[in-house]
Parts: sequence; C-alpha cells; structure tokens
Amino acid sequence: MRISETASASGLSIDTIRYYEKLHLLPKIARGRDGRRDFSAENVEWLILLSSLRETGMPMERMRYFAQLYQRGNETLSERKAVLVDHAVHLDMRRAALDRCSELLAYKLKRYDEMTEDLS
Amino acid sequence: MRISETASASGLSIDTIRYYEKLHLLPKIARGRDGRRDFSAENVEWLILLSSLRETGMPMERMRYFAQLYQRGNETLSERKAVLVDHAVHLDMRRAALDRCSELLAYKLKRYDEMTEDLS
DNA sequence: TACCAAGCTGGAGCAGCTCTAGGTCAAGCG
DNA sequence: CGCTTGACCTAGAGCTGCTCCAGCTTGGTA
Repeated sequence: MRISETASASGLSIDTIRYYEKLHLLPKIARGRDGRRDFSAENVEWLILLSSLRETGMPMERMRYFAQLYQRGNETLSERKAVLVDHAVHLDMRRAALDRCSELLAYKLKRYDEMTEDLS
Repeated sequence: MRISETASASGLSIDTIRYYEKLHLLPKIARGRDGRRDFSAENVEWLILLSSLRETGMPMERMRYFAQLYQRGNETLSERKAVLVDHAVHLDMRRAALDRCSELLAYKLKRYDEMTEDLS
C-alpha cells in the first residue's frame, strides 16, 4: 500500500507517518525497487492503533515504549496489554474532563442568556 | 490572589498563566506595589474557563479571538456565545474519538487474550 | 519525449508550553 | 539589625510533536 493510501486509512498525515518511522515507532517498512515505501496490512493496522492512541493523548515516549514491545514480538503481550489497560483508564479521565467542560459551557451559556435578557 | 493560588485554582501552571498574559489572553492584571500580580475573582473565573477550553482542545488562535471579545465587554456576548456553542460541538467530536479508541482497545485486548490462550 | 503527480530526504519552522538564569522583595529568625 | 528563605519577577532558551519547504527521483500518461 502506498503512503498516501496508508495516510487516509490511518488518519495520520504522510509527514507524520514518515516522522513516526524515523522515531522507530514502526517496524521496518518494505520499499519498492524505486525506493518508495510499501505498507503491509499489518503496518496499516498498527498505524491505525497508534493514530487512535495519539489522538486520545498518549505521549510520544509511551508510544515509543509500546512500539518497542511490539517489535519484540509475542513474548511482550502482557506488557502491551498493560499499556492498553492503562490507556483505557486515561480515556475515562479525558471523558470526565470533557464532561466538566460541557457543564461549564452550559453554565456560561445560561449566564450569557440571562445577561442579554437583562439588556433588552 | 497570588499567582500560585490562581494556578492551583485554575489548573494551569504559573508559567502558562504568565504566558497567556503575554499573549493578551487575559485582561490587564493588577499588580501589588512590589510588582507582583494580584488576580481578582473575575480573573480566576476567566482562567478556569480558558483552562477548560484549552484542555479540551481549543486552539490558541481561537482563544485569542475569544479573549478579544471578552475584553470588548458586553456588546460581544452573542459572538462569545457562538464560540462556546461551537466548542460544545467540538466536545462531542472528542467524545466520539474517545469512544472509538475505547472500542479499538477492547478489541485489541480481546485479541491479546486469545493469543495468550493459544500460547498456553 | 516531455510532462506531471507522487514519492523521497534533510532540515527549517511553528504551536504551546516548560525550564533556567539571574534578579527583587518581604517576612521570619537569631 | 543583618541574614536567610522563598515566592515572585523578566527575558530568553529548550522541548515536543508535528508541519512545511526545497530540491531531487521516478512512474505513468499524451
């Protein structure tokens, strides 16, 4: 798969994919004889996971650790599982932050409405 | 109120508060005769709002626009309202991203479990 | 055969903090 | 009264995580 297709499949930009490769967040990507990257289905699946983790706030350093586990193969499954379980907890915290913000916005909007009524 | 108290009340760091002031995201902050900042209750409330908006992904540029409206006073209430309503929509998108990530994690964890069972 | 889109690399630029160096000032202590 | 401590100040450097740019190569179409 070409890098442009991989980008739209994963939601990452082409530049970000190259950047992640440079940081060794990806396993070795095959190249065509013209030097272009050729992403496997597994590569794409991995990028979708990275994209989702990054989008929801996993720090780069943690992703690097996770990627190293991935590249060491099946012996690291339990450590990888721990990373994902931790991140699930983090998702709950983010959800709570969104909810707090929603509430605050609702309160502010109500106050704005009251203020515009008072003016009229 | 001192900057350290304001930081813990708003959830922003002291450095970030000073940075926001430099970018004119805050109205003019009073100073004591020793040159230290003295935040009013309204200042703190404003910082709590900014903190909440930033934490949930509002870009700096948008915050700057919002801050300018705020500093122009009550005539801008309807524009400010629009900013907050837009952001509420953005919150829903973020929630959806969290949910997609949760689902993906659940799927991956299930697969990990199947793989470790196969190994044993 | 000439072009154009898509890819490549190395490196600069940008957003949004975060940290550091080097200083001021007020309060508390001996 | 002098000394120390700690919270604050400023200007500016450094960091993360992209994002963009210049200048080049290649493969497919007319």
